[in-house]
Amino acid sequence: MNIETSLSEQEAIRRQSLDQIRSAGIDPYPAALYPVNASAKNILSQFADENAADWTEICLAGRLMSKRIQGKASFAVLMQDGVRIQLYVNRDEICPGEDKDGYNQLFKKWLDIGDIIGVKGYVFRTMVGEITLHVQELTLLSKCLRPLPIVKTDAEGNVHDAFSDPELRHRMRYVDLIVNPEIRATFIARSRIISAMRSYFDAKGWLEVETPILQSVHGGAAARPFKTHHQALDVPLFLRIANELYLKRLLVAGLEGVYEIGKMFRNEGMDKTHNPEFTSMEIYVAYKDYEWMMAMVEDCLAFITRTVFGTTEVNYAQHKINFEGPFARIPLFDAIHRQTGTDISGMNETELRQQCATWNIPTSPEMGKGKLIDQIFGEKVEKTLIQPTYITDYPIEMTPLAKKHRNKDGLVERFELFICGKEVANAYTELNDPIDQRQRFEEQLALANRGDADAMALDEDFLKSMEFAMPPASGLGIGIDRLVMMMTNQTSIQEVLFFPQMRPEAGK
RNA sequence: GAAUCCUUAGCUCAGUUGGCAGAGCACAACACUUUUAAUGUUGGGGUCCUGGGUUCGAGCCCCAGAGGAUUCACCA
Repeated sequence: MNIETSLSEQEAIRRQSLDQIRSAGIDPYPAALYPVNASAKNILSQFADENAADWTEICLAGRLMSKRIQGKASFAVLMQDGVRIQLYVNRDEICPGEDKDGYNQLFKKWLDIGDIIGVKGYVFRTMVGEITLHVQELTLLSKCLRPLPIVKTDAEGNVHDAFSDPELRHRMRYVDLIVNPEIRATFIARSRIISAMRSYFDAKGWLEVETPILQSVHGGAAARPFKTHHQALDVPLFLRIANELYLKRLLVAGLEGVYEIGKMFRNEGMDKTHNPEFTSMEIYVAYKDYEWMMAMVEDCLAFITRTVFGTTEVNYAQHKINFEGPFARIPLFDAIHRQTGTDISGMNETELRQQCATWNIPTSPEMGKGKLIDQIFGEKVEKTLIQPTYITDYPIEMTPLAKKHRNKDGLVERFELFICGKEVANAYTELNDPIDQRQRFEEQLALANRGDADAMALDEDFLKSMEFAMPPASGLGIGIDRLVMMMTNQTSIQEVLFFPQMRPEAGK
């Protein structure tokens, strides 16, 4: 299709303006550095009538968000780094000579909402009291060829014509961030949460590492992987579902504290708490156990919230969540007992299946004891855990990489952290007995043969590494996206990802 | 993967019983030198998600498909 015929009227008009700008000898996309020396935020927070003399020769750049032309003078709004500042543009000041085209043509006609411009001038306060940049020189820095949605807020704070369609917002996040600058706060908080976490670990002397994303065995978790192919080697590869087995190899290698913050990929359903690629933080510390890890997580999360928000209390939906430890610690079977009044800890697979039937909990034949217990927990307990809560001591069948409990038979030393009814972290006293580890993998294999597509694959090289002796250690995984959701009061994972996965658009 | 709902101008949305496609903002033209959802007057702008079907006639009814939202299932 000819691009000219496919343009909307408004797009065609903007391209005509572009041509006229060029004809007037103005470069709509200039190469030269623009000498910015101020920010809208600083101007608005620091300008005062007493220090007005200090606010001359100000040079700002940003996006033109509105134009209110009133004849020979105009007001406009510039958005710079997410902050709106008003501009005052006077014809005879930006065009002191005879030639008034800079105002009458360029500013009034050829500049559109969405254009990126540079302005030089001085700051003053208008008659109605608004801090405003009085423009003396105006430069087009980048022409915007598509109409920008215009979101307006009236005097009562009502938003008009909000750019609110979730599909458009997520597909065109760049537009979303321009016209809904308040969403920047969530992404800034995300960045700071990760940064605070990193500085907490670094201060302890633990090493940030990177491990393979392309793996020939997708170990370390129970999930369906994405499959890809390496051409030169002509071998199938998987995008990692976890990095646990590689981080443990580094413990074998003698690194005593290692962590990785990175993407995992799971070929499963998407909803408001699941994106096919998500960010996890996994950390392994030698010579520690899961009790130690619980205390570390409490300390770390309190540090993060204090650093980022200045408080350990955050709002989430209707709840006030407190990240100050210690968090409640409840063994898994106790938690189920407490919620249901039934103690399922002694039940075998058949009895568990019957119990599920009594409670109308769906089961399927390939589910083993571990999955049945997990199912019961998910139905009966998970949603009730609002404040940060550790659920501890899981049945061995669910957890092939954790060490057997030091004094509770049939259980492993594992905890999961739940907040707002969602799992946010998972940690073990890590299994480091290579013979036990091999047996656990073999039990997983048996589950896989029963039809459990998620059962964990056996990683021969990982077992070999463990036979070289892995130090006793505790490991932890945190779902960063979910943690960010909890800390920023977002109920959809799409709101904490710049570019959430979307289906390809039809016909494109 | 299943169910339900949604898709109309750049954006947000109306659209009656099936009878010429609508509004606000945005856009264009004119006026206006301290406005702020600027204002006033005038004007232009549509693949009604796509493809079939019913009908004299479909934005509307029927079938199929695409995308989105919600709930459920699986998972973190």
